[in-house]
This record gives sequence, C-alpha cells and structure tokens, in this order.
Amino acid sequence: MLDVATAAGVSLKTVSRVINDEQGVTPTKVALVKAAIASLGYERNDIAASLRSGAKSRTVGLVIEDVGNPFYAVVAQAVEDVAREYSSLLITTSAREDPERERQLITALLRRRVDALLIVPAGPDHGYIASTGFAGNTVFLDRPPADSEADTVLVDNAVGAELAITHLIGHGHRRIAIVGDAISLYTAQERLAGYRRALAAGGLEADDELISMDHGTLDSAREAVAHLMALPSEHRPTAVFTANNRCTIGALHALDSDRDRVGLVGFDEFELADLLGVTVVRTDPYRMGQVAADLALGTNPEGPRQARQVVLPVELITRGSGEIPPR
Amino acid sequence: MLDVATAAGVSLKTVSRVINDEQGVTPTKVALVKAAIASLGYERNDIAASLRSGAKSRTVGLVIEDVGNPFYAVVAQAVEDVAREYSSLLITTSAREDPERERQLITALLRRRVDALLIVPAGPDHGYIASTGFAGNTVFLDRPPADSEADTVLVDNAVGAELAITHLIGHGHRRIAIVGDAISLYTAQERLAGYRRALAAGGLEADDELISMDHGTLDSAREAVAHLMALPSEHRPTAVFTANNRCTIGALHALDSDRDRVGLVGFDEFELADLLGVTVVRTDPYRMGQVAADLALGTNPEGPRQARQVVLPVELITRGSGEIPPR
DNA sequence: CTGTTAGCGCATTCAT
DNA sequence: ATGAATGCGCTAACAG
Repeated sequence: MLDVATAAGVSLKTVSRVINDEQGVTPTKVALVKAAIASLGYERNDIAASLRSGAKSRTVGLVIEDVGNPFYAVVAQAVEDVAREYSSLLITTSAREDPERERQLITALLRRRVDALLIVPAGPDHGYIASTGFAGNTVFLDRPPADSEADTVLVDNAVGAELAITHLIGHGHRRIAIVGDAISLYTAQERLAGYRRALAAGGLEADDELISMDHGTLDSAREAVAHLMALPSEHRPTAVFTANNRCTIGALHALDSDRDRVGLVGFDEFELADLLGVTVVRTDPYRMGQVAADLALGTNPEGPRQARQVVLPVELITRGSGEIPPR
Repeated sequence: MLDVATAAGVSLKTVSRVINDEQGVTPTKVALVKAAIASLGYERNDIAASLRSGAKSRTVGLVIEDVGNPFYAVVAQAVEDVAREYSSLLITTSAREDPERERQLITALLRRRVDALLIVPAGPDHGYIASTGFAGNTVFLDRPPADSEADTVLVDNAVGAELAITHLIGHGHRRIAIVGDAISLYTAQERLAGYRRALAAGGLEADDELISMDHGTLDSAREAVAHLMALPSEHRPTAVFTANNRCTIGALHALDSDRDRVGLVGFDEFELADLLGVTVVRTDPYRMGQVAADLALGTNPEGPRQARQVVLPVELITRGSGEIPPR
C-alpha cells in the first residue's frame, strides 16, 4: 500500500480511503490512486485490515465428518452459499469422526479467528470453545453436543425411523432388521429408538439378532446385510431399515438380485434412489446447512443469550422397495 | 497475550517464547505462563502472528464449480487431505461456472493471502493473478487455463472418449450419440475430439444429429437423451456416450426401462455404477486433487520457474451397459 | 479534503 | 535467560 501511495504521490491514508470507498477524496486523486493500484496490481491485505479495524474476519469454519460423503458435501455447499451472502469465505475441515482430530481442527479455526463455527460434533466435549472466549457463534449440526449449550440444528431422527418401520409393518413385515451406525452416535441412538418405538406400537418384539448397529459404513453394512440374508429362513428378516445413506448403498450391494424380494427403506435420500426404486426417509441436508449458517451468521436476538434448537422435519418417499410384501 | 503476560507476571516476549516452544525459558516461568494460558483460555492469534513474521498463512484456496457435485467433492477432500499434511487449512469456494464470480472469489482469496491457489478455471483469463504479484503457487485442475502459464493437472479426456467410442464400435454400434457439456468447455472439446477421432478410426461418419453438447447438467442430458430416443428408428442412435457423470445420471433417467436395449458408456465413475452395470471411463478425481495440491504446496524445483503439466490416465471399466449389441 | 500519529496482536532484533 | 523497542499492513482518531 505504501508503494501505491508513493506511486500516486499521496499519503497512505488517502489510498486507504480510495480502497474502502470512503468519501471525501478529490476525483483527481481517486483516479491517480486507482491508476497506481492497477499498474502495481495491488490487492489489499484483508488480514491486516481486519486485525487493525477489529472487524470480523469474514471467515466461517465448518467441521464435518468428510466432504467426500455426499450428505456432508451438500451441507458444505449450503453453508458456503449462506456465507457468500454474508461476504464470508468458508474453511471446511474433515474430522473423520476422530475427537482428537476434531479438537485440533477447531483450535486451528479458533486461532485463525473465524467469525463463526459450524460443527458436526464427533467429540464428547466442546466446553473448551467457550472457555477460549470465542466471540462468534457456535452452531452444532446433525447431532447435539454432549455438553455445551449452543445452537443446534437436527433432523427428526426418531420420527423418521418410526415412519420407516411403521410403513414396513403396514406392508405386512414382522421381522425387520436395522443396520446403522455405532450406538455411540446420537443419530444412531435416535433412529434405533424410533425403530423400537414403532415395533412396540405395532405389537412386535425387537429381536437383537436383527439389530446391527456397527460402523455405519458402506462395507460394514454390506456385510451385515449379507449376514442377515444368510440366516435360516425363520430367523431371516423380510425387510431392512438402513439408518444412513452409506448403509443403504451397502445394503443394495448385498441384496443385489434379491432386491425385489426384500423390503428396504433407507434413511436419507441418495442419488439414483428414484431410478432404483428405493423408498427412503428424506431429510434435507441443504436446509440443515442453510439454517445452521443463518443461525451462525445472522444477527442474534436481543436479550440474554439462549440456545436455539431447530429440528427439521422428515418425509417418507415411497418408491417401491418399501412396499414389497414379506415372503 | 498481554493478559497472559500480566497474569503470569512476565513479559510479552516470554509468553511468546512459551507459545512457540522456543528454548531459553526457565521451567518455572514456563509453568507459570502455561497456567495463565490455561486459566485464561488463551489461543494465539495465528493471523497476527503470520502478519508480523511474514511466514506463510497456512491457508490454501480452492475454486471449483460446486462442492455439491460428487466429482468436485472428492477433489476437495483430496486437497484438504494434502493441505493437512502441510498443516494448512482449506478455503473452498464454488464459482458455478461463472467467470465473474470466479474472479471475485479468487480476488477474495488473494486478499486473504492464501499460500496457494487451486483452480478449476471457469473464466478465460487468469493473467490478473500473476499481475498481483501473488507469491504462492497457482495450479489449475481439470482444465488448462486459456492464457496463463501455470501448473496444470488434467485427465486424458480425448483418450478416454476414444476408449469409450472404440469399445462401442467394437460391439457393433454404428450410430453412437454423444451427450455432454457446452463446447466452450475444454473437457467437452477434448472428449468430443476423441469421439470424432474414434469414429473416424472406425470408418464411421459423425452425424451432427447425434451430437448434443449442451449444458451438461442432469436435466439437459435427460432431455437430450429422451429426444434422441424419440427419433425415427433409422436416425436413432443404438448407443450413447455421456461425457460427464451428471449426463450419465440424466441418461439413465431418460432411458429407464430401455436401459437394456441401448448401449451406454459414461465418462467418470459414479456411485452405484457397479450395481447398475454401467460401463464407464474411470478417472481418478481424488488423485487429481492430490497431485494438484502436492504441486501447489510442495517445494518447488530449483532453477527457472517452468510450468508443469500432469495428465492422469483413464481406464475403461466394463459392466454391461457398454456391451449391449445394437438393436 | 488530506495527512499524521498511534496501535491491532504478535515476532524480530538487539539489548540487558 | 529475559525484556524493551520496533514494525508487519493496515485503519481509527485525530489533526490540519
């Protein structure tokens, strides 16, 4: 900036004024400065500017499991879109379900003075965020934090699972398996709770043999479903509820040609579900990211700071696989 | 930091030393400072630190089309993984194929003093990046920049298309359509060139009626394929080559129940392609992001700066849809 | 309308 | 082994 000032023959402050579109500069000098900027290819150092002005850094931090997962990719897209409305850039980080790594990433974001933090919590403890005196908003997505009191955006996991199971029961199924994430995950707990509740409401007993809450990955689900299908016929489930999109894909692989003989309802939409005729509980990951980002970046309500919790609705989309009768 | 120094009863510099693990501080004082840091919840301001030290910002900027697209999501994941090895964070931005928006985003990243810039170019001109005196590396992904001389990582588009078309010709097809992106896109040009070359090599003439280079979206491809299938039988193609993953999905929707009667080869892998039995030209987007990030963040070779270009190989994966005979 | 001075939070340089 | 002064690039608060 000093170079620009020298080249234009004005003071530093005048250059600063031109750059920030402040008024009170002679058009002549404005032109002079602009010419100097263009010829020198000068770009203002936003970092130095925000350091001095104390203004926001216009940067948002997002901590998810993995951008490679389409579900989180959509969340990231939504957050980026909202951030853009606030002239902010988005730093996306993947914690890979590792609490230690999550903490490192959050610390790195805090050190970089992000304005807001959006977190899909992997770790059990997030009190340290508040204890750093972090001035911005922290919003949790998809899962509530175990400890801290902060804004949270969830989907209606239990109700979604209930919808799925009730639907299968309505189509005559009595032995319905659930394949999902490890029970340590909040979403897994909720979805399993919905599963149990729906079974109970249908007068059915839950059979532990049909409950496979494991790693929740594509491969683990494939194996789990293959195992279920290999059970003797009186033990074998006539329908499967897959508790996340990875599991649904895994189940499809395991079922393969048996697809039209086993009931299947998946939690979360996925690409080509329509073509494959897979009945799903649709959630709206884009909306989740959007709502969370709005909570984080929007103006906060007056009065005492109170944690806001949003639970987004879910919807059953019937496409055939959930309407297969038991056999 | 001043607060910490006061609380610990030492000078600013001593705190700085403890934070940066510099030697030459009495264990007593180290403990004192660490206690103060813990009790105050202090986190160093990395931004201020890098401003003063002139060190790298440990931030990388990525400009892609859209994180929502699984192809780019994987690229982003790869870049983030490599960035992590360099202790850097990743700012991901979506330009949505809009040159103006691309320019805004790049400028914003430059102003934030990213260490490196990874760009899937949408705009035609990137000379302005160099003219800002940007000190870091710029690497282009997926498409070469129209003007500037910079490192570039591509996949072998033309060869991939040739593989696909030659394969279809080998299975007896004579009327093969291509459905892809607008011809203004580099990848579209290359893939179309490969298409033409393979047809010529097979002694076939290209028929403009079978060439649909449009928006390259799921919907545009669905419509294009539907249109092709509605042609009178002597004009109708017996096989379709879809030039990107969006188009392949769109084609699958359009074909639907005709899937086993029309040859189909898609460019780029996609989830469930195996289950659907879709033959594809496989590229490796993760590798692309990885190589690009390594070029950007790795140590530069000595001597005069010379643009490096990497072309990643492609591979035909046969799964059935490309082996359907013409009918 | 314009320029000067001071200082954001930190690290470098050089004292002590 | 520690600390004081200086300045990174920029803007706020004043002067002129």
